[in-house]
Amino acid sequence: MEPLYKPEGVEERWQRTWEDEGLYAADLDPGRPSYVIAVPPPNVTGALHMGHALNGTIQDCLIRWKRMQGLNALWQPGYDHAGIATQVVVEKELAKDGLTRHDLGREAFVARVWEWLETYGKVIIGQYRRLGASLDYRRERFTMDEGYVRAVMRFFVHLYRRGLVYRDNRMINWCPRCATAISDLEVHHHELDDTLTYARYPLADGSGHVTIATVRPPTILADVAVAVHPQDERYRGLVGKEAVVPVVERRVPIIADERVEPEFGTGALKITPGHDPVDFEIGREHGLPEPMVIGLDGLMNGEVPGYAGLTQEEAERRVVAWLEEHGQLEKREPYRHSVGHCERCGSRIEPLISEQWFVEMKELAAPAIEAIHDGRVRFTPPVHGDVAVNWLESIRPWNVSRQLWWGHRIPAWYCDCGATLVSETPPDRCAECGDPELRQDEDVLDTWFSSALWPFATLGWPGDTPDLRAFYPGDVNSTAREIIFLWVNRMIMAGLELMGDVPFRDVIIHSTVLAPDGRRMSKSLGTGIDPLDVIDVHGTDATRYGLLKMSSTQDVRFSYGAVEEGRKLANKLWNASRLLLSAGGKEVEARPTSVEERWVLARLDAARAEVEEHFSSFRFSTAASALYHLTFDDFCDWYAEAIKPRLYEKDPDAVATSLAALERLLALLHPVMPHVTEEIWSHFPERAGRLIVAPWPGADSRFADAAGALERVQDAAAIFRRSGVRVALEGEELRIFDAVVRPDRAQVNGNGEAEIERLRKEVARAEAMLANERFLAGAPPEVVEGERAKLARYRRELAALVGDESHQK
RNA sequence: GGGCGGUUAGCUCAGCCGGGAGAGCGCCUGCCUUACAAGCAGGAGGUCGCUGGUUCGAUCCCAGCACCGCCCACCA
Repeated sequence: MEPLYKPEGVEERWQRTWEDEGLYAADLDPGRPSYVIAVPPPNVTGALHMGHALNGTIQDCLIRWKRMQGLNALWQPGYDHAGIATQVVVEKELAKDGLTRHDLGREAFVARVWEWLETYGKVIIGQYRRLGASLDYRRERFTMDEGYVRAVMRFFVHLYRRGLVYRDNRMINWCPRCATAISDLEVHHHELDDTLTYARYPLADGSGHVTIATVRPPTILADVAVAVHPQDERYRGLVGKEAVVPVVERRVPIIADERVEPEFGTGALKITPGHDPVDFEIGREHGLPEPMVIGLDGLMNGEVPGYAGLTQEEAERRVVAWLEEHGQLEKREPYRHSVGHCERCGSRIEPLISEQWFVEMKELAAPAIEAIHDGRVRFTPPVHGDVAVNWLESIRPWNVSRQLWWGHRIPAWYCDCGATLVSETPPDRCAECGDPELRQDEDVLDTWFSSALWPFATLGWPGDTPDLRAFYPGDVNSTAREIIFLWVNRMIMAGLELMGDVPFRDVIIHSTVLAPDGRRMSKSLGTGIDPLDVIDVHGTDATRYGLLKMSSTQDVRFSYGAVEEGRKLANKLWNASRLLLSAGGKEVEARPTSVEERWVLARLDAARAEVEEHFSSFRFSTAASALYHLTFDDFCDWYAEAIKPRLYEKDPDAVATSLAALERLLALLHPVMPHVTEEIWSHFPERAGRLIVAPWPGADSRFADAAGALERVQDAAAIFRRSGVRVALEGEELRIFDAVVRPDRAQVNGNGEAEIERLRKEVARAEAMLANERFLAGAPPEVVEGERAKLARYRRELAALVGDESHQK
C-alpha cells in the first residue's frame, strides 16, 4: 500500500467487480423488505451533468446504506425517449444533409431516430457507472420499450373510459418552430421590450371613438369585439353599441366583462378570441366568432387580403401605417412585459385555437393533494410540498397531444362515419358502422404522459407481475426542483389512479448546483463543469463526498474545496489503514483493554447513530461532515495516535481491536465513499465477501460508559494541547510527553493566559445565569441543568490550569 | 402581478427545540514525529443585512425595510 491513495484504477475495478458479481441486483426475495428508488429517467440524448451527479450520489448513498442494512434494495435505471428533445436532435442531423423529416416520411424518420439512438444515444446510464452508481443495470427500461408502450396505451384508454381524456378545439400554446402544441408547463415566460400601440376604434354610429391599447397590432385584423369593465363609469354608455375595427372595417359589439382591467391602458380591451387566451374565454362566454389571421407557421394567413405570407413584423408596420394614415393612431410607447416562449427552442409562443387531446386533471389531483396533506408523501424540504399542493389546487386541463413523430402515437382511430375509437390495440373495423377503413390519430403524446407511469411501468404494469407486487410502492424519489410539476405531481396522480397507492413515501428536492461564480451552469454560457472531468481529476469518492457536502436545501455554488476535502478524507483513511494493517494482525475482534479503545468504540457507535439520523432525514451534508470529523479528529488524531505504540509492539489485543474499529469506520463511510472503503476492506486478513453487502453496524452500547470516561480526560488533554503540550492516554491516565511547553512559544502565543481568560469569562457567564431568578423560573429544567453542568466543567478545566479558585476567595 | 427562499469569518457554507457563534478552504506561528508534509500541533479573524417588537435572554420567533435569487402567472 502506497502512502498516497490513488483512486484511478481502483474505482473502475470495483465498479466492474460489484456489477459482475451481481451485487447491484435486486432479485425477488420474499423474506426481506424492499427499498426502492427509481432513477429519474434521463433523456436518451442526454449526458451526465452536475445535477445528475449530485442526484445520483444522493440516491446511491441511500441505496447502499439500505442494502447494508439488509433490505432488498432496488435502484431502477432507465431512459426517457424525450419526444420533442430527441426529435429536434435528429432533425438537426438530417438538416446537415439538407433534409427535413418530411423528405423521409414518418416511418423512415422514426426508424432513423431508433438508428440514431443505437449509435449516439443511451450513453448516460453508462456514465452513471463512473459515479459508482449501484443501479440494477440488468433492469434497464426505456419508455419506448414494448411493455412500456402497452402501459402508456392502457393509461390513455383508462382515462378515456373515465371521461377524463377528450378531444377539444380550444386555445393552446403553439410553437411555430417546433410546429406542435405544447403544455402550459413547457411555456417559459421572460420579460421583453415591446411597444404598446394605442388605436382608435370609431363608433359605428359616428358618435366618437373608443381607444384600445395592444402589443400586437396584427391581431387587430382578428378582432371581434371591444370589452370594458361593467363598473367602468367612463364607458357605461358605450356597452351595447358597435365599434369599427380598423383596417378590416368590421362592425363589432362593445361588451362588458369582469376580466377587463380598468387600470390598464385605456380600460378598453380589444377582443381577439383566436389569438389570446383571455380573449378566447371572453369570446366563448359571449358567443363571439373566432377568426384567426396568423397561421401555424407564425406568418399571416390569407384571411385578410393583402396580408397573406407577411411576417408579423411586416403586418405590424402595415397596420400601424394604416392607423396613422386614417388618423386613428393615438400613440405608441415603449412597454416591457412578460412573454411566453417555447422552453425547448426559445421561439415566441403563438396562442391559437386548435383541436387537441386534453386530460381533465381536477379529479386526478384531488387524491394527490390529500396524499401530500396527510403525509403519505412527504417532501424534503417541506416547503416544496406546499408549492406542489398549490399547483395541484389550481390545476388546469393538460394538453397531451403533440404534432410530432417521435413518441407514443395516440391510440385513437377515426372513421369516415364520424366515429372515434379509442383502444389499446388497432381496431379491426369501426364499432359504429363496421367500416374497416380507419385512420389513426397522427399525433403523439406529451413525453411526460409516459413519464408519469415510471414507478410502476418499469416493474411490468399493466401486468400483475411479481416485481410489481414486491417493489411497489417505492420509497424515495429524488429530483430537481424544476420537475416537481412536470413529473413528481403527475407520478403521484397516476400512481394513486392506477395502482391505488402513492408511488413513493419521500420526495427529496435536491439543491441546484451553480457554477462557482454563482451563475447557472450552462453549456451556452460556458459555465458548466463536467462531473466526469471532476471524477477524472479527483476521483469518484472525493467527488461524491464533495457533492454531498455541497448539497443543502438551497442552491449552492460548486466548490472544488469540498471535493478536495473528500480527497483528503480518502487519503487519510487510506493511511490510517496502512498503520493499522501494518501490525499484521489476523483477528478482527473488539477486545479493548484501555480507555481509549473503549472510547473509540463508543464514539463509533455514537457516530453510527448520528449518521443514521442524518441519512434518514436526508441531511447528507451533515452526514458527510460527521464522517469527516469522526475519521480525522476521533479516529486518527486521537485513537490512532494513542494506540500507535501498542501497534508497534504488536500487542495482539490492541491489533485485533484496531481492526474491529477500522471495520466499523469503513462500513459507516461506505455509502459515501464506496471505492476506497471496499479497497481497504479487501486488504483485511482472512476477509471473505464484499463491504458493499457487509452488514451495517448494529447498535453497540457495551462501551457507552467509556464515552464519558474519556471525555473528562480528553477535556483535560485538550487544554494541554491548546497550550502546546503533547499528550497521550495511558489507561485512565493522561500522559504528558514534552512535559513542558517550549517556554518561548508559550509566551509568544500566550496560550495559557488566553485559555484561562476564556474559562474565567465562561464561568462568570454561567454563574450570572444561574444567579438570575427569572432564568431559573423561566427556563426549562434541562436547560438549567445544562448550565450547571457547563459551569462545573468550566470550573474543572480552570482548576486544572490555575488551581482551585473557589477556595481562594 | 402572486408566491417562496437567501443575507453568518477573506471565500464556500453549516447552525435541527430561543440559552456557548461553527466547519472546510485561505491566512499566521511552530514542527520533515518510524500511517499520512496531500501531514501534525497551535493561532488570528464575525455589529449573524438594517430597524423595531416579543422574551429573564434573539443568529434563531414576529413586523417592516434593503439587496440577491428562484418559481408561478391570461393586465392587453
